[in-house]
Amino acid sequence: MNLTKQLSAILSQAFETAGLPPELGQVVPATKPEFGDFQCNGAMAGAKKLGKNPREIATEIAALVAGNEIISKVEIAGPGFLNIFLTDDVLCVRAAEILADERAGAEIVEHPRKVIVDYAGPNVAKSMHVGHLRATIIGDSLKRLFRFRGDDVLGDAHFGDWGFQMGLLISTISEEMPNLPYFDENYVGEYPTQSPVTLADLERIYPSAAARAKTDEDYRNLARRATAELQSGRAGYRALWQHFVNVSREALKREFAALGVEFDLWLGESDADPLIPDMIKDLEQKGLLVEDQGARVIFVHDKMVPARDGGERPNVPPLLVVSSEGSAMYGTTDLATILDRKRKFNAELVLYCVDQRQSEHFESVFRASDKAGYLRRDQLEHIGFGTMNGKDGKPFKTREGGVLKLHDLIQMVREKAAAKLNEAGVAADLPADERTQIVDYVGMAALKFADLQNFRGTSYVFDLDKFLSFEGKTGPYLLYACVRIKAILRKADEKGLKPGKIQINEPQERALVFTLDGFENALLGAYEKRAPHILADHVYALAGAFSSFYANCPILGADSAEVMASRLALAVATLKQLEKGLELLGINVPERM
RNA sequence: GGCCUCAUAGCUCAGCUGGAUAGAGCAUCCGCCUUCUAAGCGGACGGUCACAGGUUCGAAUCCUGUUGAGGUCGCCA
Repeated sequence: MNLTKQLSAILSQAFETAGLPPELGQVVPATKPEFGDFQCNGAMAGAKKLGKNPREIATEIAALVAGNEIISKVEIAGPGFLNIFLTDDVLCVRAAEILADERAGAEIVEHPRKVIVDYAGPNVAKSMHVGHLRATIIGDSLKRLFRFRGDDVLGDAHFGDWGFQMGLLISTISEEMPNLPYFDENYVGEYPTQSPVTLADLERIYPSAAARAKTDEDYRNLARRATAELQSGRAGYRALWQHFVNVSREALKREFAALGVEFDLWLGESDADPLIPDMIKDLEQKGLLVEDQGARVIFVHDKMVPARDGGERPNVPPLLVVSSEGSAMYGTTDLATILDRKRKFNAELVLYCVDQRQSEHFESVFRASDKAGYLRRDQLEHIGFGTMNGKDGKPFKTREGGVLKLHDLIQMVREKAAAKLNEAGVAADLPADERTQIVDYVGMAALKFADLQNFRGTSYVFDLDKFLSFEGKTGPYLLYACVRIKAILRKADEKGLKPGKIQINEPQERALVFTLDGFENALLGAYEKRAPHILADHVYALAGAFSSFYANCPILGADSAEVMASRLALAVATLKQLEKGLELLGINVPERM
């Protein structure tokens, strides 16, 4: 058990003995070294509630815990802070525990839940761009984190393969290539297995069609009709659509592979489509569907608020279930997907890792789901995040003002990482394939860590030079720390040296153990807040604590065999936790660099 | 106009279920490589936590207001 929990249990017991609420015994790592290892502020909180003198309470608690074997000293400071100092012995015991633990000191949830992480959100006909990067990196990290904590997790790409965009593609292709069999309603044979369009074609067609639909009403109606016909099962449209899906999915899988991301499920919006007719009947029966402005909607607001035009509008927009054209909207598929996830996977919690700007939409969907009795509002969470901005503070664009493709971004990162390696003359004598892998790992570490060290809710500035500066709080720094440990372990192995009993002699050793113990707290925070940056911060702190230890405490050159064995053990425990933490951030570590 | 988010060091950001002298990284400056990878370590400099009130023994954190920035407001997703 980590030290925070051990100590909190001891303090809680003391508060209870003193006739106070046990939860006041919660301790937190001390803010400063002179305040001890942990501090407990419960005496002041208790004093407030009970109208007693906080210092008196603190004195009583201090007396109750003073004899405990893991506590070396308790001090009362200021208005009633309890500053607690631990014995070196308990730190050594805890370090040995972490060393022996496959989970590097992390605990597991008591009640595992079935969790679905919906992330990345790639679309048909669109290669991924920088906007997908955060959704992918953050979602992937959360998936790993939840799974590591013990939940039963499925990651779903939630492929954008349905809706109006498909109608746009179909109608444009029907104009460009009207003679294809897909458009002949009387066609009865097999449709060609070869796609009539490439991904490049789709990528060209989609943006221009979308732009045209905004201004050209006739065209817009054409595309809407095509959407409705596709959804109602017109065979030729379905066959053509299948080509769009196949062509797009293959390309996307390659891109995800470059990011080291894999999905357990590759379900799309189309997979929820078969559920829609029955769902609509169900919603009708429940009296939730309301005719409004030619469409059918579910109202989910709880009050009316003033509108821009001087009138009134709902504080939360209604969910549009059936458009005036009779088509399913994205909210319709989102709702049906919830139903699908409940029925097929018994989902208890669904995390939607999607851009913050869609928060209002999700609020509508979640409320509708709750009203319909599908999944409760508290089982659905929108994990929103900010945008990746350029140095001008606006969403990242290329010099030409276009959107940077993810593929190009990764290419840029790799080139720059390779250049850095060359510059530093690092890994020059390693085999070419290992070098390539190091470049890849370093680049990905730089990119992912730069993203994950920021709280997901805020936007951040994309600055590749900074990410790859290889100095300070960066991915490469973390890899470097790991690789230095690996080099030592290799040497120790060659010499037949083995890790031994952990002892604490130097302050850096103590600090390192203390940091190792913080892993569980960091994981818990990251898990509960769905915030990988808390874990990223811990990993960085650990690498820092190790670097400090490394600089001050020779391992293989230690003064005695016992100290050497102890330090070797600390190095092994550190590496294990570093690699585990990085793995949860989706970052791979090379053997050397 | 409504709703949501945000405002912390020169820059990029943590900290926000109230706790002690507000932390990192970068940048600037000063030390440290005949010793396990110096992509490192140690130190210095740097803040009216946007502003004004309020609650409290105690506020960057909670409440109200003001200013400023961004997002969003049904038939695209």
